Amino acid sequence: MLDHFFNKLSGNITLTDADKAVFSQHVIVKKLRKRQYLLQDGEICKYVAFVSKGMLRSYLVDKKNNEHIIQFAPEGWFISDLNSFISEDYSNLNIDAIESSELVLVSRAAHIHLEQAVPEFFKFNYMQYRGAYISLQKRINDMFTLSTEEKYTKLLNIYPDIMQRVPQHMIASYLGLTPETLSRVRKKLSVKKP
Amino acid sequence: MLDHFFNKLSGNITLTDADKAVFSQHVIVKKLRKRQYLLQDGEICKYVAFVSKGMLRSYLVDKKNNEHIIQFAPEGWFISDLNSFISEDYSNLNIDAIESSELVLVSRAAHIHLEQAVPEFFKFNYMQYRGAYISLQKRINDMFTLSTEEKYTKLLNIYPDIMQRVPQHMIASYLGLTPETLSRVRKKLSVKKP
DNA sequence: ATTATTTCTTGATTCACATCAATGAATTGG
DNA sequence: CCAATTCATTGATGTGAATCAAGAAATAAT
Repeated sequence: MLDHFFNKLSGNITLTDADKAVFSQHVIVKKLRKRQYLLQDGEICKYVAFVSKGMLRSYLVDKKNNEHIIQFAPEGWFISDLNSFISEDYSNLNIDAIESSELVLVSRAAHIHLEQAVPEFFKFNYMQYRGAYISLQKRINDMFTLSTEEKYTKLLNIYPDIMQRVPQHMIASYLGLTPETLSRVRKKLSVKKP
Repeated sequence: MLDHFFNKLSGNITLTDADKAVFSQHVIVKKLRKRQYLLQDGEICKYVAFVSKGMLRSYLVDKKNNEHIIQFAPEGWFISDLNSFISEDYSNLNIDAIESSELVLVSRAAHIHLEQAVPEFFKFNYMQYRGAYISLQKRINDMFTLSTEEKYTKLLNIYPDIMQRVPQHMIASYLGLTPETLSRVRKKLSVKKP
């Protein structure tokens, strides 16, 4: 059940069997069906979730009731509202399953415990945070410098796998566009390229 | 010379005098005058800079030669292109001084050394990265959900100090607006509020 | 001081994208 | 398998911000 989770960790750190046993005792395996929430706006985020199967998304809802997708998390990715998770503030994010999914959940208490009990996990998180920061930095760079068309094609190139599994209006939402606009961008590209 | 730097670190971790001595041997103190670059597009980012006096900014230049400010860093802040610093890739960022400034520079080699020699520094960076990630997350949230007017007033509320020291067209640049648009937003607000 | 440079404001016009509206295609669920 | 949602496309219209242009105000330099 935890194989994918341990594989992920092993990509960056080395875990002993004893370490794995400690993890097993402190994490929770959970299934989510399509559309089911992991976190809902107004709650405190209780978990960092590792996706071992399926796909989740996190998104905001603005005053006009438009959804803005912040992150897609297919198998092998983590998803959470880290701010809410760490500071125990109310979240303004929603996290739900785009496909029926399987998760490994780490609660706040478990997270703290595991970082102490397994120093390598602390190191892993160090790298995760650093990497996540760099990724967001790049996303902001793209938001500022790329045209709508370029943003879309770049997304297709970097995450072709994800883009194929996700409905188009969610891609639009991730890019900060309306579905109509994305549809028009795609049409324009299809005339250009092939 | 390093007082501000040590104060900053001491906000989150505890440093012994021995630790401080190690730092002193591995960091570089540098002055920058107004407009002087710390990092220029196309170079590899060699340092993480702590600003002990003055203010720096990082910014991108897009194809149309428009500048987009990513970060302001007044005294007490760090600034760098972390991606370039870590992976030793060419940077597409510029970092320069908005005011004449004093810096404490940590090179890549020093950074690695210091994290090993001073475990508390590793912990400090863990928290820095985590905090930086959360901040960027919030910035993206605001980009998606707030109106231009709201983005501006929020910025004024959170960083009144910085906003007073920085020319208006740079605030516009940070917000992803033209100076003209920001000027009009301000006019509208001045009619509304007072 | 006075010239030069940078910064800010205001107006007229253009443009990219949102919004509104309707229809067709594709999934999903009973 | 068929009804019901969900999803994607297309057209007409509206809007917020960019662009272009010019002048005023403020800072800096000689």
